Amino acid sequence: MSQQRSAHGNAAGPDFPDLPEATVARLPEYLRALHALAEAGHDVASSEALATAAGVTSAKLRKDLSYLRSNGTRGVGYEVLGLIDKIEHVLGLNQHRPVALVGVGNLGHALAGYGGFGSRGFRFSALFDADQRRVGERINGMPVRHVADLAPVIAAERIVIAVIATPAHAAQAVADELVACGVTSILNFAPCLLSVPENVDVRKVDLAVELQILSFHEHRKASLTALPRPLGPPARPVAGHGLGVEAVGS
Amino acid sequence: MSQQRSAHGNAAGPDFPDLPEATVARLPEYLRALHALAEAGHDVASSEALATAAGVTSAKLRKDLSYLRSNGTRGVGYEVLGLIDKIEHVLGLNQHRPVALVGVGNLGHALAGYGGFGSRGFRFSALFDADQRRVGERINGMPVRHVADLAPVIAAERIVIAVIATPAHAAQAVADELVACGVTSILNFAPCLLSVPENVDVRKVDLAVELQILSFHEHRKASLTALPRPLGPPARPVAGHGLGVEAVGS
DNA sequence: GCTTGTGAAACGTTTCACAGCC
DNA sequence: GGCTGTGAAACGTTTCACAAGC
Repeated sequence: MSQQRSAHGNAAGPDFPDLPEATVARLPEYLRALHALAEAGHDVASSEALATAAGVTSAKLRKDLSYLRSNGTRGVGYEVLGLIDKIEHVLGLNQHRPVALVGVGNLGHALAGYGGFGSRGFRFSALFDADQRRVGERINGMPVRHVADLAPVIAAERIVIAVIATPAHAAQAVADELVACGVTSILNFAPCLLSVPENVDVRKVDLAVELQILSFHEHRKASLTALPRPLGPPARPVAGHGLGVEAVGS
Repeated sequence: MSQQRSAHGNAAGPDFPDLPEATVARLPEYLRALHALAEAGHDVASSEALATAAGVTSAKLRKDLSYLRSNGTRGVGYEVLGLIDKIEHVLGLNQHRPVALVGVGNLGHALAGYGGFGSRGFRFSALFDADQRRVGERINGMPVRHVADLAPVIAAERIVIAVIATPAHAAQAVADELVACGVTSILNFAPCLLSVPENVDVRKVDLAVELQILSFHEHRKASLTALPRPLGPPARPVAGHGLGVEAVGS
């Protein structure tokens, strides 16, 4: 993230609204919610309905969609399929993007084996590991290659997005090599900071960080309630429609 | 979280500064950076050094730390070990928190097998799956139990934080059950919205969402380089840290 | 009627810049 | 001299509230 937002006053292509980062981060949720609504047979959805399905407020949703040159109809709502198309287009998902995965250990193996990406715009099209014993193994029919082959494969497949799932100590070297091969977006699962040129976007996912944030909130909740642990059930709005609390994403 | 932060009447326990959410989200990074510095033999670090190690600006770091009733010394910097202690305390990491994991499929299996949490304040202390064929399997020495046993185990181990790594269609039911057992923080890897009572915190990690956000930036970068440069200031408003490789393929 | 689209206000976060202290 | 701590300004995001339109 954190690309320079070059000065452009709206010079971006006809296609290209200059979206606030917070909006960009929510579009994928809207997309998921829209697909769910489409599957449930809705062909139109109000901002209220869509917002509920996506876990945001309707005002926020409308404001977000307004940046895409909105196409809702007043008094009615948004056409579900049309909106799916528009968001997929804005996110650049129409071309199923090939993604490289480096590090086929515990986590990497699981990511490579997960089948759910195809429907969401991606496919892993190259797997790499530094461990010769893993090379040649097939995951979901795809062979694991040695990291030494990174450059030719990434060039051949025209890959620009890569996932790093190596141990932390290897991540920076891998990132350097990926960048040298032309990769410009990296999703980093290694618990370390990556230093990359400023035209490269990096997003980081760290499970321990997420748990630590939850831990803070636990800690706070515990310190707010007088009793450490009520024995009986205090008041549980469990079944039914508690308004969902949605924590902030990374 | 979007819930009313009940007018924080609590005089904030002696322990408890009322931190901005953005700050809370960064504390884990500071912690990681501090551990790295400690390991490298530093016992004091300036805000500049620490900020660099954590990937933020020094002003932001100082402001964040100031919420913790800062303990840096002017002209010198922050005492590394002391700061580690303080942040761990604020995050509630002193007690190694037990965490439950539900769903030992592809991803869940990888999470359970990852050994890196112990050093960061957590341990998985109960694994569950709905598939009888998985029950009894041991991962890292821990047995996989059937979800039917959720309630007694979670009560016995006093678990309040859980990770959901089930398929999306099962996630809500699992969440409901966890909440009924007293869990108040959930980390959700299933690509769906969870509806929970408002005293429960949910954080969501969705790999496809991360890739879609990167895809947007790819798309934007591509459309910017493809377009003729609009008239205006010369090229490349680059700035910042010249660190890193400066390679662009193609 | 009902729902979108949007200025304007409110809020939260980051950055600036420097006073205060070692 | 160097570095922290922090008000105040700048910026970004969310919420409000209502006019515009179906």
